[in-house]
Amino acid sequence: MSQTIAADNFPPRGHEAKRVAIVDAAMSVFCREGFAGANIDLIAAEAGVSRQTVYNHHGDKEKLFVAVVRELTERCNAGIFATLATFPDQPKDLEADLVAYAVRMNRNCICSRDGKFLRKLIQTEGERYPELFAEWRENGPGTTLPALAARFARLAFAGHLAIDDPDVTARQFVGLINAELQIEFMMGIQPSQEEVLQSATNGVRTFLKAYGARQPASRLRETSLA
Amino acid sequence: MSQTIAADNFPPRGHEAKRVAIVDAAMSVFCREGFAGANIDLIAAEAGVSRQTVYNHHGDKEKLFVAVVRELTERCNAGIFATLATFPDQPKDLEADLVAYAVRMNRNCICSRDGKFLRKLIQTEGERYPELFAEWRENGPGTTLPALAARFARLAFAGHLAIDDPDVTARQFVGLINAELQIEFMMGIQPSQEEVLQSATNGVRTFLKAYGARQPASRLRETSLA
DNA sequence: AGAAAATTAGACATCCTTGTCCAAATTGTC
DNA sequence: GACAATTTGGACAAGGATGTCTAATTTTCT
Repeated sequence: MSQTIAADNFPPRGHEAKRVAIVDAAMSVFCREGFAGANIDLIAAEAGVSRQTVYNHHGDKEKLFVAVVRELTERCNAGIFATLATFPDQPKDLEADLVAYAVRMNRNCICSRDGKFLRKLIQTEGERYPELFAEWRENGPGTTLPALAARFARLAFAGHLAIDDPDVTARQFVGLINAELQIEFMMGIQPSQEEVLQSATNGVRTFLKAYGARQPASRLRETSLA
Repeated sequence: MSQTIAADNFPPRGHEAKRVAIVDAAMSVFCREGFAGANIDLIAAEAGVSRQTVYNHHGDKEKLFVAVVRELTERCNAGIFATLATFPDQPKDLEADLVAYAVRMNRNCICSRDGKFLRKLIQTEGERYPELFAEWRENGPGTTLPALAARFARLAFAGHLAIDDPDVTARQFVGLINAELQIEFMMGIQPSQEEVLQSATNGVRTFLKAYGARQPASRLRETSLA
């Protein structure tokens, strides 16, 4: 009755761009300064917006913070699942394929700007907002790790791996490919491409020493039939 | 000339206890609230001391923060080296000994109160005080990881392990035994004893699948002589 | 062009925090 | 018991931040 066909949402429209700009700026500032240290004036300035506009869009510093976390969680989960879709289910060269996958995972999800921000926010404010991050925990690692575990189970079923517990395997895979990046993660530093590749290569190599099938494995299922 | 023989330092004495109480309280508050969110009044109250006393001992919020980090770094490094001294250089049962060592490492150094606090402080304020944490990085992982690597090299030399690069091995060992505690670490939660043991057990098992010497290894050196 | 909605800049009240000062009380030492 | 050092509580100034309000301006849609 009031508007044409409703492009996206009912009340405002195009200047949704400002909303995003505010959330983006808030991300950056909250992560740099922490919740208490973050300054709304600074966020407004960094978003290229007046302070009042920040209050118009999100009513409150705390509400703004929640919006930031939700947005980050969404983006990161989307990235993780997109990357998970590229898991090598039918590997040609298992080691090379897993390394490439590990690098994608790290680059797109963990070392990305969003990944770094989400990690930092969880680290700094996780204890203060348990319900908020419980949501992340459920939709994040609680969903993606089992999904990764399922991929490993499939590889094992196809005879490429010899594993016991797929969930343990998935967690150890992540632990191994990130083994050399722990300090950077703690300090909030973005590892270089070389570091990511190096850590992934070493990690996958060790992973396969532990879990690689002893047979060439490419057609183990047929062999068992013969 | 002024005092007897000087028990420890020249100016004050016994009420050094208050200094420690203040630093302890400051640790707790800084970690809970972050630097910006930490409140000197709260620190004073938690230390059972008046605010003025806090300012008498350490002149400044920032100086107090530095004192906290130094103290934490010292304590944690002491703990790590003490634990490193218990590394199983002549293992009877390699798997059991490594698991026990991993559990000690985690319990005493990483999941301890001090370890948790230091980790949190590095995570939250590491970017803001690079020089302060550069010191930690050097004396912490920069010193302890090579020391751990040396122990693994020794195990390999004695025929208990088959490894290529001891430094990589050491980092992967740490990554594996902590693989299942990552989320707890990020959230600042203290893992339970069972979780620590579980993660260590699974981690060591995988570690040995990858790096365990193929021979029984207990007397490989003699064998090679024969 | 004209109307409605959103944005802006600035002033403003309020609250909180840091850090200082000081006089009185407490503590510890000889 | 007396003296020196330390601690205490409270008052205090200065600064900074949040969140509100308002009038003017800009943007957007029809």
